Amino acid sequence: MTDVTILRVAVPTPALDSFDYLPPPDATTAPPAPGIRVRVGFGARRLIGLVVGHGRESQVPLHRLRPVLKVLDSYPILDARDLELLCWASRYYHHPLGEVISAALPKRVRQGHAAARDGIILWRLSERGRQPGPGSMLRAPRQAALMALLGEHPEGLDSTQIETRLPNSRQPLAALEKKQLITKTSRPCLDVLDVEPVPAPSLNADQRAAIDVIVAGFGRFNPMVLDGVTGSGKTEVYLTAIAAAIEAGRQALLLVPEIALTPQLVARFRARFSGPLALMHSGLSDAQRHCAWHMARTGRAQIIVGTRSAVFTPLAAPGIIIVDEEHDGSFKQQEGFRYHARDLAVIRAHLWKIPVVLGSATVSLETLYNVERGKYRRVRLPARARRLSPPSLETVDVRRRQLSDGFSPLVLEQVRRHLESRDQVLVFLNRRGYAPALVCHGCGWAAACERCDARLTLHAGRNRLCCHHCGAERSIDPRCPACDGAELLRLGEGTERIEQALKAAFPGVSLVRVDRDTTRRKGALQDKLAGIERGAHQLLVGTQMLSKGHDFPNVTLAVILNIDQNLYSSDFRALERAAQLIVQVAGRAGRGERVGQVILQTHLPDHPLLEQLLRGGYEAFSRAALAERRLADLPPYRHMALIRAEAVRRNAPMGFLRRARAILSNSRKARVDLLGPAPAPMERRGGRYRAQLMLIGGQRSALQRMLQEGVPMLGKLPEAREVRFTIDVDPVDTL
DNA sequence: AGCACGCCGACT
DNA sequence: GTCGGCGTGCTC
Repeated sequence: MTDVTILRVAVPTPALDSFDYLPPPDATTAPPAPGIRVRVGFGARRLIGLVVGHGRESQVPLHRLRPVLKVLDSYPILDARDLELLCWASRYYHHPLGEVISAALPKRVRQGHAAARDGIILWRLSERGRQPGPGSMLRAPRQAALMALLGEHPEGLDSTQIETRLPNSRQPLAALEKKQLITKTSRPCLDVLDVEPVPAPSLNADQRAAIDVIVAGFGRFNPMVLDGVTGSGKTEVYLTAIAAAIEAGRQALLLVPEIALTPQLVARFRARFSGPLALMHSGLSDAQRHCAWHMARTGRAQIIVGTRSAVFTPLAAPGIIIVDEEHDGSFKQQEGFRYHARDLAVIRAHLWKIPVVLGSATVSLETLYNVERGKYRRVRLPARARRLSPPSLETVDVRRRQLSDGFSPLVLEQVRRHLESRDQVLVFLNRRGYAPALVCHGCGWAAACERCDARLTLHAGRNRLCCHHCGAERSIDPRCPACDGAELLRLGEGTERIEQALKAAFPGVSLVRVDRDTTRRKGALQDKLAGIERGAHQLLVGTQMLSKGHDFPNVTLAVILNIDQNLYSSDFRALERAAQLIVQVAGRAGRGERVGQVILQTHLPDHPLLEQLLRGGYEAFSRAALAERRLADLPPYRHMALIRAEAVRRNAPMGFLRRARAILSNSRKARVDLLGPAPAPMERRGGRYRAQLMLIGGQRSALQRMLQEGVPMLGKLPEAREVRFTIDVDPVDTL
C-alpha cells in the first residue's frame, strides 16, 4: 500500500456514495481538506465536487483513480460537523450524497463561484434619474419601463429581481447607467436595524422558567419542547433566548414554516434586535441567497431566520436552534431529497452540542413521544400572557339540515350576532375556488382532469376549470360534452362561493378573502393582513393561510366549515392534522379583551376526536391519539418508510415495486413488515401513474439495515428503467 | 443526471 | 456508403 491520501469526493450525480480521487499532482501542497470544493473529471464531464473525507485505500484499483483537476477553496466552506450532518442525512434518507450537498449549498457556490460574497449589487435611480426627464425616451420603451420600475422601488433592485419583472433588460440597464440616470451600489444581505431596539417586556414566571431552562443548557445538546398556546408568549421566549445567545457571542438559527406567513414574527425581530439578521427563504435571488449564506458562515449575521432549507446554513458560532411551529408539515421536503428540517435541526444541535427548542401550541405526536420517552425536555407556557380565557369550542350538527351554500342557518345566525356587535368573524374553509365539481344534471358527467384522477375545480373569478393537483386549467364547458345537456351543476363549496354567499347574506359588510388565488400578487397578503388589522374588513374568508402565524385581536368568532374532510381521510395522520388545524384556527379568535368562540360545522358531532378536543383540549387529544398509535402499531411507536414509484405506463410502478419487495424481503429476515405495493390513492397525477411500497419496523436500525442493503440494488433492476422512484423515510403523508 | 457507445433506417 | 435515432450502461 502506498501512503498517498485518497480523497472522498461527493459529486452531483444520482450515485448514493462519494467517489475516490487522488490529490492534485503538485505535491507541494497538502491534499485539500474535507469541506473544500474541487473540480474533477467525471467520465467525459468536468464537475464540481466537495471533498467529504480522506482515506488510505480505495475499493477502486489505484491506477484507475484520477487526480482532482483543481482545488477551488483555500479553506473549507463547510465545518466538519456540518459535513457530518450531510453525510448522516444521505445515509438516513437513502438519498445520493451529492444531491444532499447540492441542497445545502447556494446555487452560485455549487457552480464554483468564490464562496465569499460580501454584497449584492442594487440598482436605483440616480439623482438625475429622479428629476422629471426631458421625455426623450419615446424611442427607448424598454429603458422607460426600467426607469418606471426602479422609480417604484427606491430601496433598489438586484439584477435578478429586475430580470423577473422585466426580461432581457441587460441592454437598457447598461444604456441607462451610461446616461447616469441610474446607479448601482453594493449592499450586504443583512437586515440591520438602525433604530433603538424596544426594550424587552417583563416576562411572566412561566416564560422566565422556560428561559432559565434554555440558558442553563447553553453549550451542550439540550433538546427542549416549548409547548404553549397562541398568546402564551412563545415568541418572547425565543427573543430572549436569542438575545442571550448573542450576548454570549454566538449565533441563533430560527426555522419557521413559511417566511411569507410570518411577517409579524419578523417585524418583532426587527423591533427588538439591532443585531444583523439574515433571512433565508425561497423568495431570494441566487445572489441574495449566496450573500446571506456568506453572512451566516462568517458570523456577520447574528440571527438567521429561514424556512426548511435554512437548516443547512453554515454558522461561524452556532449558539441555539429554534424550530417554530415544529408540527408544521412544510418542514418536510416532499420531493427529491425528502428530509425533515425539524429532525435535522435536532441532529445538527446534537453534533454541535447546542440547545434546540421545538415550539408549538400543537406539538406533533412524534415530538410528544420523545418527551414521554424522556429524550426531550418539555416546558409549558400555560398562562395566557395576553388573553383572558381560552376560546369556547363547539360543534354544530348539520345532519339532516338544509345547508345554503355550505352554511347551516344556525351558523349564519351566529355570524350575524357577532357582526352586529361590530366584531370580526373568520370563516375557514380548506378549499379554493368556487365549487369542487362541475356535474351534468342530465347524465352525471363531471369535469375531470386529463392528466390526473381528479375532478376539476371551478374558479368563478378566473372563469376557468382548474386542477389543484397538476395545475392544468381550461375553459368552462357551456354544455355537457357527453350528452349535450345544458344544465351543469356547480356542486360543493370553495372559498369563492363562501365569499359570494356571505356577501349576499350580509350586504354592506366589508369582506376579505385570503387564499392562494387572492394573494398571488407580491405583497397582496401583507396588504390584506394590514387591512384586517386596521379593521377595514369585518368578515374574513380564507384557507390554511389564515390559520397560521397572524394574530387577529378583533376576531371573536371563527367558523370551520368542512372539518369532516379531514375526519374521513384514510391517512393515519389525518386526525392529528385536523386537531392541529382546529386549535390553530381557534388561536386566531378572541385575543383581545373578549372571549372567542369557535364553531365546527360537522356531520360527525360524536366523533371521538372532536369530543376529546372539545372536552380536554389538544393536550387530552394528543395523549389519546398517541395511545391509539401504540395500539395500531403506527409511528412514532414503529418506524416507517415508503418507496414511491411513478411512471408513464400504468403497470410499471407496481411491477417495479413488486420486484423491490422481493429484493427487500430476502435481504434480511429482520422484523420489518412490508405492506403493498399498492397504487397511490390518486393513482394518476400529472400524467404519471403512482404506487408505493410501505416498510414498517419496530426498530429503526432494522428498517435502516433493510434499506441500506436493498436500495442500492433497486436502481439496477431492469424494471427501474422506466420508473422514477424515491425513498421517503418518516413520511408525513402516506398518500 | 449526462454522456458515450452501439447497432438499425432515410439521405447527400 | 454515412448521419442520427434513442436503448443501455458507466462515471473514482
